[in-house]
Amino acid sequence: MYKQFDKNYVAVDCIIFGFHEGRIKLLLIKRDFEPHRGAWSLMGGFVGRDESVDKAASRILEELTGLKDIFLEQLYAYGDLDRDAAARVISIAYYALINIDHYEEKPGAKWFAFDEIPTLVFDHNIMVQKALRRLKRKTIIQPIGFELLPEKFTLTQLQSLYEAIHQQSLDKRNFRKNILSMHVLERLNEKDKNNSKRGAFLYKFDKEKYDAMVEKGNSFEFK
Amino acid sequence: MYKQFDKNYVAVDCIIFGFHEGRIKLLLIKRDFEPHRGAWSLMGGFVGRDESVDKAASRILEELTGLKDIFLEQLYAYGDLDRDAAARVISIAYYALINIDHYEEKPGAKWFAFDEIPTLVFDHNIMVQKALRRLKRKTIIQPIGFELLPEKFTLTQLQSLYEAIHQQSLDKRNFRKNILSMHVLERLNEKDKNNSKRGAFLYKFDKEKYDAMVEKGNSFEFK
DNA sequence: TCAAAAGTGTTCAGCGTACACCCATGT
DNA sequence: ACATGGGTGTACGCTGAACACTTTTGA
Repeated sequence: MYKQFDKNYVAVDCIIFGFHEGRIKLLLIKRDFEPHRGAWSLMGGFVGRDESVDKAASRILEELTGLKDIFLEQLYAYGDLDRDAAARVISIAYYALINIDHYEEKPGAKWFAFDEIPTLVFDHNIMVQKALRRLKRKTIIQPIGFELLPEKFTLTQLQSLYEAIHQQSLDKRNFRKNILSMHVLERLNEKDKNNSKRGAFLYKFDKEKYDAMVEKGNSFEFK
Repeated sequence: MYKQFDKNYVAVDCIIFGFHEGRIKLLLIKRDFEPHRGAWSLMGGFVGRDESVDKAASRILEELTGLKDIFLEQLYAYGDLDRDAAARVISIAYYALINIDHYEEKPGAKWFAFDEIPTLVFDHNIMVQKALRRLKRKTIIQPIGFELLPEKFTLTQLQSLYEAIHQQSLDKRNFRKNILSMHVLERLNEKDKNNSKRGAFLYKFDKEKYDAMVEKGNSFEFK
């Protein structure tokens, strides 16, 4: 069936976001194969005949980061004829949010802050721009930003994350009022003294509270 | 190059929206080929080796509707292994907004209102649900709803469109205040007397005004 | 005691929302 | 004259946004 139709190479490319020292970062690899050997690139790979596209994306992500079960969402399918120099390849881009502390250095891979991103192969820079726009939009209406933080974090860290994503500084009081009024955080009886003598309370995201909030018809909306 | 990797069938499916008599409608076809001959389905087709995915989508849309240059946007790529009963097919879904008056009846195709949509083949019902959510979201922040209306329309028609898309009734005064305050409509010196004796002013969407508004840093936001 | 980050309330303006009546015209 | 859809303004409450000082504690 369908024998009269063409088949195509289908690839997956992953935009991998992290957060470190107040900046959003991107994990890139140096290609060690042709074409464009030695150029910086997103992590990618081909979709096999016997794996779903989602599965291919998580496989590729795991190959690079060693991490499983992390936030991974489809971004967009890129299908122009000449987007890959070597052959006609349709690429389905995914973006992932990882806790940078869990990542173990891999040879050939490197984290780049946004203002340091080099020219990437093919249409990868375009993918990155789209992923960033998606991240900005999504973090406003869904609590996915937490994926980029350690499990326990301070409100200052959280604010710094939102400031980095949206590239604007926020008022501390308004930020706290806003996020706390959603009742999706649990304050722990633990303080982080790394950044101050006084110490800041640690919080964690409480998925049950979030689900309860959504159930009640309220919505996460960051402003 | 890439010879060691698998190729896959890649298809495109189109969710085609229209608006008629106060209701959002969907254009579906009765399949005249296996598998599932005779079942209702989205319009679809395979992506050829020598056409871009976007091009395939507009080709397929034109095959069914005869229409070119209409609003067509990628929705999502569906890549589960068993989504098509006959073979492993990755499908990239697109949604289109058409002015239903421009459409000429095709054999085998039929418009369905949302509460009349039959069970469709494969994962097409899921695609439709996603397309509807996208349409709801997009029409709030971008002036794409106009694609579903004739070039000239009354404010009552426009309100009826938004009510249909968002499945809620709106206050007439607030609606008009809101849409007119964006300054993206041009009022014509022409009235539509089809629905009232008094006649209602016709308007058209003014892309230049819209671009100017965006340029000024304001944003289309319907509430 | 001082430096550095943590934590905390109030005020105001603008906007979203609710709401009801007159107008124009064809039959 | 009357029925039908077209068109218009105001008042109020809520929420987003601006804004500064005290607390804690290690060095």
